[in-house]
Amino acid sequence: MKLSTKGRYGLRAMIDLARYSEEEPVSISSIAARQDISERYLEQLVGLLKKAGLVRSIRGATGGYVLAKSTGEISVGDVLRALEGSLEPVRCAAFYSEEGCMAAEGCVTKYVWQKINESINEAVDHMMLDELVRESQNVNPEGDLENPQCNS
Amino acid sequence: MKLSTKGRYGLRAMIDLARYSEEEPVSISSIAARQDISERYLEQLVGLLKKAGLVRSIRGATGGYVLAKSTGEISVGDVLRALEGSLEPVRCAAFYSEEGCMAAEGCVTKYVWQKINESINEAVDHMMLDELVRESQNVNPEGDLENPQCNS
DNA sequence: AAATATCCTAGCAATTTGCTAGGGATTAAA
DNA sequence: TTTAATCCCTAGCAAATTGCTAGGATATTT
Repeated sequence: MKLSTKGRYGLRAMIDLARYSEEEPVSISSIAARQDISERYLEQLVGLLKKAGLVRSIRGATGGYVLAKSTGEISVGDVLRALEGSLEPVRCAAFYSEEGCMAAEGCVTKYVWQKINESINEAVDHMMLDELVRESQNVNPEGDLENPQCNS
Repeated sequence: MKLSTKGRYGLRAMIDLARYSEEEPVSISSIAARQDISERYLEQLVGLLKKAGLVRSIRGATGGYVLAKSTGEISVGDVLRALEGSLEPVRCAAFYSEEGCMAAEGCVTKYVWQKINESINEAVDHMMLDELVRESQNVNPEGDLENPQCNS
């Protein structure tokens, strides 16, 4: 039961992107520098975010990425799911997928897994990116590179 | 973000144990047969449950395992944590551990991880074993081996 | 043409998972 | 007292996953 660096780095990248991409596209390298994440690795993560339709890319020099929707329309759940796949710890009881379990009218633990799945989905689907961006601006108004976040 | 077979099998084993250990200790082999889990593997899982103080063992022939507390006093969280370690997907914001993050007054995502951690803990800590045992008796009154659960 | 970007793919060491296996220690029953 | 059933402890191992690094192609601005 762990959230991998994909989800953790990726959410930080999205918050960073939201803060800095209002005027011009933001390059992978600048996000990587601010967030202290490997450029090449971050490239792959942002690729997933793009595939999920959360960011748009502009190629070529002075290119980069911008959000594909407003910060109020992107939930933490959207971001994490784009990077981690399903967030539901047990798939047979999954809501966000079709891998339902066949054997299981008589499955008792299914009830448990459903509750856990629901509680996670509820939590992440109700946190939107705009709140986090506001919070981020309070905590570190200048985008100060000397005050790095922890690597989680 | 997955719950491993440890937690999934282990919870089923605990429900089984709760159902069948009221009169006499239940052997690993009988649980394994009813639940269709490898004996040797289940042995290791039950070892963890014992270490966590959730079951007691009786050695020797006609020995086996019994619950160490009443079913009303054992939560799903107790069981899963005994088997999986912390259930919190991000440790730096952990409640059930001391691995707090040092760098992190200025950490924005921490807020997110805390919410997720809380929602999972809340869910699992409020489900007690007695409910699941009752449910299990409804669904499969005879403990029918021909009607196996799915392997989750 | 050169510089700066995004893209696409492959590879790889370290860790975790999901077991199997061997053999010991303890106890009840034959 | 032997035997069989049980718990107990440890090691090993193949397959999958994680967290990257790396090479190079493609697009766009300067």
